[in-house]
Amino acid sequence: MSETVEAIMDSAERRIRAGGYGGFSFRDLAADVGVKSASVHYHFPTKGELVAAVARRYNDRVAQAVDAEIAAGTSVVKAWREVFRGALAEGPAMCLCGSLGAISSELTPEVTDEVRHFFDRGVESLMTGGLSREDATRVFATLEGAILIASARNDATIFDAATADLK
Amino acid sequence: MSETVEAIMDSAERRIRAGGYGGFSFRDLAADVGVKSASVHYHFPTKGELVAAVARRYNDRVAQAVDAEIAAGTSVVKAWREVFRGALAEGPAMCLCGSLGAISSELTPEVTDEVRHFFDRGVESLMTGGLSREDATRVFATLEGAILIASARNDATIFDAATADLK
DNA sequence: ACCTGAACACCGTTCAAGT
DNA sequence: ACCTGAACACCGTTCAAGT
Repeated sequence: MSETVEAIMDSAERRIRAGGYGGFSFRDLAADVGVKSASVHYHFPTKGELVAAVARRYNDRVAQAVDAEIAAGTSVVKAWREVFRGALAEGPAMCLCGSLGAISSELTPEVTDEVRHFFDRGVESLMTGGLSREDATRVFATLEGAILIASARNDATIFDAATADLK
Repeated sequence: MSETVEAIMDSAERRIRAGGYGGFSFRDLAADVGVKSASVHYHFPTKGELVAAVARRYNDRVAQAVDAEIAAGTSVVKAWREVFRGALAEGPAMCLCGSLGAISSELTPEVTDEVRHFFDRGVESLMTGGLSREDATRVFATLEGAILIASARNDATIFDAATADLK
């Protein structure tokens, strides 16, 4: 992956997590990277393809971070909690797939597929920790809602309170 | 409130809950209502003022629906769960303040204030049911996350599973 | 009091043209 | 292979002009 492509995706990810799908333009990214907006379209023909690529990379990074916590001996629930908590601390910013999922019906299938995979993988991962599907769904929903409210209220302690005795 | 203003707000609310803040235009609303987009600006000078007004009306309606359930003998937690479940069934659509809260840093203060009030009032309401602030925050986060994931996955049973034994 | 057409700078997208 | 300027229809917003 070229440096330009990587810089475009970095800029897009930062802007999506702060302002959502509609919170940035191709001209914004071009200015960040130092090219013209038509050049961004050369690498990512449509906004949907760009956002889908960013979401895929985000999903993989989150999964790796969770696996690393688990490998270090952290319980699965605590591992997910820590990774969400770390994401909130950067900004404060929303979960990328949470901000996209909130406007799911406005997005193209290539984007919603990535959002679905993020949610599905999260629940599956929590189930490997011994949780029932119902409990895993509840825990993941709580994490997603907690980061949403905490980022909207700009108060990370809300996340801490909402997830304190999550199990 | 005039019929035109009401029709504009109805159209905006439906469109926001499906596609978020960026999911509709003044020209969309004008076409829905049967006027020109400049007329929508006559009633709501900016998009922020329009969305803030829609959010305020939504918040009041939700609070009334919850109070009605409680007056009918439902527990506070169950009342909130039922109201969120009913909102999900219309569409399926997101919680209006949830879809706005997800892009909070991109919105004007007049809008984020309404979103904050929605979250704050929800937690306060749950506390009247005997929950600690921590528990009330967790319950509200779970409801918000559950409607987000269920609407993104277009599967209301996800909401039911995530909130089945909420307490 | 309410509505409108026309204009402004912006947006995603396309494309022919450059290196 | 990568970048660009110019064009298109769209967007929020403004405003002078209508009834």
